[in-house]
Parts: sequence; structure tokens; C-alpha cells
Amino acid sequence: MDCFYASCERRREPALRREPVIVGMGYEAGETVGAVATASYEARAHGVESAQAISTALDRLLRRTADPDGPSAHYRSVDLDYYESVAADVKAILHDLADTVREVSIDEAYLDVTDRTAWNVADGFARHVKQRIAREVGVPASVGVAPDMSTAKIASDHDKPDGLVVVPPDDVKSFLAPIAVADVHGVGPVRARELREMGIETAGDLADADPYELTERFGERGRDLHDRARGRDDRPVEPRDDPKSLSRESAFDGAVDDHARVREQALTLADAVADRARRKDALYRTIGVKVVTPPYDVHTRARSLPGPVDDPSLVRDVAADLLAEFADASVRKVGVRVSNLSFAAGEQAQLGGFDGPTAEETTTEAGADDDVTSPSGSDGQASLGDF
DNA sequence: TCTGGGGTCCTAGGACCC
DNA sequence: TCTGGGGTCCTAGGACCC
Repeated sequence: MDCFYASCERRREPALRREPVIVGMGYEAGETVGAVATASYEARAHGVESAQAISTALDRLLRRTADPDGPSAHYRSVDLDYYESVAADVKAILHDLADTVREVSIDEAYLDVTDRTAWNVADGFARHVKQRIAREVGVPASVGVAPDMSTAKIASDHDKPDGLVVVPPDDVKSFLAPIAVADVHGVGPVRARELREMGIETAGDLADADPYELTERFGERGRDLHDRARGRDDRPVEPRDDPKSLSRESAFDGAVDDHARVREQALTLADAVADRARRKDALYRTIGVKVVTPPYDVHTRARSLPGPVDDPSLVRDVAADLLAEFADASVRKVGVRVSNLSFAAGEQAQLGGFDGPTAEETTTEAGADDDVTSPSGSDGQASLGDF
């Protein structure tokens, strides 16, 4: 999906169309530590980027739109419940159009459409996907079609927003050759720099590089990158497994030396994580904390239990205990995580095995349906700043 | 670029087991 | 007392993704 959160805001507030829109978090009620979650392309034209400090983003837009009659930026804070309800509508269409769908995130998915189309009409099929989403849900999408997941991903990013790129098997090599190495999935800032130091700038360079040398430098990932640069990616499109971990974290407005305050925050997060796990019917066997100290050092500590549990007070106790090691530290961010998850539905649900579906099951399903509509009425995230 | 929140996978060392 | 070969699990850190 294209700048998905911003598109969702526009869907329910059409006045935002064609306007610069910034969707962020942490910028509510006088706070300053927020970041940009999504910026519309109009905002990106002013140098606003995802993950940017909110102060920088607003500053850039303000500075470039100093003219009071000029374009104004609109800030909205993240309303995940609403975006999830929109995403559910999009995903229903995807499941209708493909035999297998891998949902990667709230706004991205892979579809295996091998048996639904052919290369000579793939363009029309992709157009149909986009049009159904636009017509039935009202948000824009970009689509890439290719013989493998890695190339399809690059293709979908190639012509954003509202993109449509088809790369038939015979074109994969020439399509990938000029792609910047940083645009290959699995190449972030660190590997991009190392690759450049090796004289590898494009996917074509990467494809021509010595795989032995890449493996020496990057381990197994080096082999993967080389393969992907050559269009060799034989991963099948598969639905995602159950989650491997659940976590909550939050940043302080500046570094905090008061351990009692850090601990309090951690206990709140512990409760939130335990609650999230319970709602997902997840048992956990490992409880961990994350502590970020200045300048930006990330520390993690974890402890495993003898067996899987659902025990909120244990999450609190273990988190507090693990945190004690950092009692004298200055802390800018703290998090709590549960992992080693198991989804033993039988243990928790006790649906009585022999009597067929119980009343509880039907009640639960009805409740889930209601959730789809309820968040949209919320105005809690209202316009902090149309300026 | 002085950095939000929620995830995944890989690596490496240590403890421990047979 | 010294020590082969193969394996698992756990923890911590790092890179990456959306």
C-alpha cells in the first residue's frame, strides 16, 4: 500500500487529499520525542521521511511553507485500530484474488497467482488487483509481478505511488541489473556501506560478485543476497506462522536517571504485554527486558521459565528483577517482551471436546465483527496541528 | 538522521548432555 | 587425569524490515 496510514486518514477525511499529511506518534500534548510513521508523497517532496524525528519533519515543512498562503501540513497521530480495519478489507480482496497470501505487515502482502494468470496477461491481472482495492476500499496500492518474491518486492517499490511493474522471467536479469544495492531486501545501511566498499553499487554488481567472498563477509546472508541479485529466490509464498514474540516498549522524553520511574514504566509495559498475550491465547516461556541507554546503546536481558505460562504478575516480577541490573543507568527507552510462545488453544479454551461448538465461540465471533466498526468513530487522535 | 514501536532472523559463546 | 565428536538450549547482540 502507498503511504498507507496517510491514505487511511484521507479515506475518512477527504479534505486531506492532495495535501501534505504527516502521520506520527509521540507528539501529543506537548511531547517532543515522536517520530514520523508515514508521510504522504506531498510531504515527502518537502524532505519528510519515515522514522524521522517529528520535530525535524515539522520543521522542514514549516520552513519550506513559510508563506502563510502556501501549502499547509496536516499532522495526525497514529490510529492503528482504524488502519487495521481498512487493512482487513484490503486483505479480504487479496485472499479472494490469490490462492496463497503471505501477509507481511499491515500494509504489505505477497500473492501467489501462478494459477490465476499468465505472463502475457499479468499486467491486466495486476491492474484488476489495484482497481478492486481502489474501488472497494478507497486506498491506493502499488503492485509488482515477478517470478520470485524478491524481484516482485523490488518491482512493487519501483514505481511508487500507484505503481504497476511486471517483470516476466526473461526480463529479470536486465530489470535487476541497474537497481541500487540498497534497494535489495536484506541490505540495510550497514551492508550497503560494506558492499560499496567492495565496489558493489548495483544488484548487477552483486550478481557478478564472487559468492565465496560474499559468504566470507556476510555469512549465510551473503549467499542469499547474491542469489536474490540474480533473481534466484526459491522461497514459496506461504502464510505467516504464529508470532514468535510479543513486546511493548516506550521512550522517555529525554534520559531518565530515576530508577523508580523506569521501573514503573516497565511494570505498565509488562501488564500490557501480558494482556496482549492473553488476548492472543499465547503462552510464553521467556520474559525479557530491553533498556536503551545514551547515546543509543541497546541492552537486552531475558530469563526462561521451566514451562509455558500465562501469568501477568510473573511478567512484572521477572521484568523488574532483570531491570535491577540497570538501576544506576540513565535510560531513554525501556521495553518488555515475552517469547518462546506456544499457542495451545486446547489448554486455554476448554471448549469441551465432545459437544461441538459452544455458545462462547459464537459470542466471540460476533464481538470480533463489532470491532471493525467501533474504532472509526474515535476522535482521540484529532488534529494536533494543522498549521 | 541524535533516532518511535513492533517485529524477524542470524551469529557466537557458554553450559550441558550423551 | 585428560579429553573426541555430535548435539541442544539459552542468552546477548546485531542487522534488517515495516
